[in-house]
Amino acid sequence: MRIGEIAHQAGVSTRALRYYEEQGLLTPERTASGQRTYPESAVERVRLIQQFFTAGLPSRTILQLLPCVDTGQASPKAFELLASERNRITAAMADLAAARDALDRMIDIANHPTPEHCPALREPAWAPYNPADATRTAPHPTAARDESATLITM
Amino acid sequence: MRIGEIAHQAGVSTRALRYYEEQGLLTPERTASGQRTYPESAVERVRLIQQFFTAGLPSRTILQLLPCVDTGQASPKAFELLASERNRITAAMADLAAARDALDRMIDIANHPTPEHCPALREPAWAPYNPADATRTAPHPTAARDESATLITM
DNA sequence: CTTGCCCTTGACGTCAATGTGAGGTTTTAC
DNA sequence: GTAAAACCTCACATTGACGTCAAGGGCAAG
Repeated sequence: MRIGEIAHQAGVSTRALRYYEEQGLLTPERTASGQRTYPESAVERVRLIQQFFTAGLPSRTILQLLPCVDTGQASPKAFELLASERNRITAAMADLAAARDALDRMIDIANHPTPEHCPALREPAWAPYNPADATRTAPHPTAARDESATLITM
Repeated sequence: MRIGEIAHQAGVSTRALRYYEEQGLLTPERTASGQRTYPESAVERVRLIQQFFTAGLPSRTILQLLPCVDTGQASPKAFELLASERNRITAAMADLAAARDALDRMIDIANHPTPEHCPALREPAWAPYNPADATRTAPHPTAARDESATLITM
């Protein structure tokens, strides 16, 4: 299959496929005239690559992980990478959940014309922003993200 | 409080705070000499803004949402925005979960020396990538993302 | 042979949230 | 008073996964 067909079936642009090749993620054959030829299995591979990109993995990391997909083997280094990326994703999901909760509170508030009946207003999440003060605040410990490669099961 | 103090307490750079102001997200007072002065409540506001940024909301969208945070009111348009962003986040969480599952399968496989005992190998998720074929594939319907503003409860 | 579509490489553009440095002013500490 | 630290504006640099245009070659149909 040529590049256009793969692009269509996998739902990506031909530009993206050439980019993947440039990054070493995909290595199509070439015809005598230089045109790329992909095996049927490339469609699934492209979908997997896209899934990783969507999850925020950089191409360099995906490049390190793809051999494990093929061989089913993971060197200690690759294993550490797998674990740390898994943790990154879990943390990102928690961040998303927190933001979604914030949106939910806003939706809740906006849905209730009378604040008395609004559950979200019983625990005031945000102080009103009034740029007309000049007092001080006690320092609040900003939560640091765990960057180690220990596997967090969740 | 001046910009450095806010930056420290909120855990962001002063550059970021100036950027937020440029985007209209934060409007500090100014001293006679031109230095920015923030109210105590700005720390919380910056944390909220950061939360939204982390969730992938662009500054333009945050700018539209912040008034709702302050007033507790949401115009129909703002409401639609709230709903669609909520859905975006939910979809992103699903994408992350899918990628995490893929990593989990890889971890599973790498953990089991004998494929017979590996649960992840019983449903072959990926075809082996072999760039040495030239066959055809039946088209596979790529799932389209729901872009409407209907509220998906999850 | 030519029309038309798909392919090639190359290189510059995009977008968004910052980083970074220059060059100058204000505040703070001694 | 003076020096260090923090602040100001302006403006260019970065990063990553592509988009987009340019200039040309390959290939089936009529």
